[in-house]
Amino acid sequence: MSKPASAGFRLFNTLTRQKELFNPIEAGKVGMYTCGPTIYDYAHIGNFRAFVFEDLLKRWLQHQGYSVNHVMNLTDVDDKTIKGSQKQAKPLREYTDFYAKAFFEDIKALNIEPATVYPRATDHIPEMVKLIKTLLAKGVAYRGEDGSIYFAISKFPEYGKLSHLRVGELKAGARVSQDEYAKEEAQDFALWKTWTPEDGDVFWETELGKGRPGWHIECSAMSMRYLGETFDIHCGGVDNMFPHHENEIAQSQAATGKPFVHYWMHNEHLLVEGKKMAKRSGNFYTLRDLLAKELDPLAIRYLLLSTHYRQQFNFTFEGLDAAKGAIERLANLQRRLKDANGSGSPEKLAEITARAQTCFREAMDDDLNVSVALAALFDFVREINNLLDANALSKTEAAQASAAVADFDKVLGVVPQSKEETLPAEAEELIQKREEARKAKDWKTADAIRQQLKTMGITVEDTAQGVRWKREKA
RNA sequence: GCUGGGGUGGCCGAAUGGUUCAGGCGACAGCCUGCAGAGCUGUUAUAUAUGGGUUCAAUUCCCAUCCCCAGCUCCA
Repeated sequence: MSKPASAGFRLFNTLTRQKELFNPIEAGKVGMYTCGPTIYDYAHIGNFRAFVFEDLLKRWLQHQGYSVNHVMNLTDVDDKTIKGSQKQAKPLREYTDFYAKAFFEDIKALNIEPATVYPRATDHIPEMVKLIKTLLAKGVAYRGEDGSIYFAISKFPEYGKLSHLRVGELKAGARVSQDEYAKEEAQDFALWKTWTPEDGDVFWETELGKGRPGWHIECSAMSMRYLGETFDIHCGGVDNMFPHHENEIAQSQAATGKPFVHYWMHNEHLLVEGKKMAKRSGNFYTLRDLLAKELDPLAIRYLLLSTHYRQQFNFTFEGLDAAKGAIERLANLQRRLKDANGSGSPEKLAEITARAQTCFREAMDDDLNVSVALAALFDFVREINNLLDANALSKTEAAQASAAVADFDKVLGVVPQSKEETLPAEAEELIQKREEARKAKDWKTADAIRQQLKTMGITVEDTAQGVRWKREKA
């Protein structure tokens, strides 16, 4: 294992509210847990902002040589999944499988690299039961009057440390009241929910009784199972900070007596056309909604990526257009580089490449400052285009420049890949015919053929190196 | 109510106590091209919510005001 060049990676740790130098527990390796989707519906673009941010983080770590063990849970049992499955009269598993599959299709479209493992809550009931038993044995959990098991936050003095909320100052919410009678303290949260008729056939017979796990316990149980009792990074949306992550810390540390997570990272929400995005308020878009509008998934990725993750940002269709233009600029450069065959300027190329790489790395090392990293990339693009205009890149150098762009894109994942696709024979023929017409300076015929190709979804461009074509997205 | 984030050019979005405040998108013009496309150059751009204060110097620090957004029990 080569020494990761991560000596400078600093990330903002919610726990300390400061940028800190990242130091892994084990050299060269990172254990990372990210709160995944609740698979009761299609995920929306707000969900994907979190997943794209986490993907960027992981790619950056990997780019520095780390081997990343990435765990993303799938929540497949809670009130909403139970209700949803009952509504469709399907077994819980069949119901959640459907949305799990959709989720995997979505992240693939967004060029999100798969996690190492996607544990599902319902596959880890024994781990949760074991953890709850430990908490009961330690006296930090208790059985309420309704038979459910609760965590006693009064037994965990550090409660509130992550979110900086003081328990006594929480807003008196109406939602607390309904099962308040069963708990000793209003803020105690359920570890194990005893079965009620509304749960139908969703229950597990365990040593804790007939019931199902609470939401928070799954993340503690599964992260410990796959990453150990203490691991490096835990990510999630800001909304999860309290109470979910706070509860995870309480459960985990109360059980093990060890620190749970070294670095907590939270991404801000996005707004859609200036308004908060939420599943219930109906102003949300799933990825599928956007793809149905023929929008480019990589442009969506670019847009979600291009604003710093701790910054709230406004998702607009105008922004999507801009993103589309930006990634096309990158793709165009890559296509141009393929045809280059100029005189060569090795020193110049080495200089601008090194500068771009340094700027890019320093920006990303600074808590993933992707805006500055992108600026470095686009400066590079302009300089390479300048060299191409001067016909000053040899074939080899063009390949090097192209490899440099590809290397940046290993982190960003936004450059459309020019597929080595072939044209139908019919189109090849037309292009040939047009070339003949152009040679004969028969512009009328040439333009007519170009128009004809366009209706076939093929755009031709005449360059100094000959004719070039690209497929337009239908 | 309590806590926190933010208001930068037509739009999106960086950065900074001090040479002209990144980058992308858009629009317009020029170059190139048979035309177009791509690309380059220039313009739009003497843009930092408002009013005070500190300072030799503030967009950056402080105070006040206005506006936007979020969290406060299961929503990324």
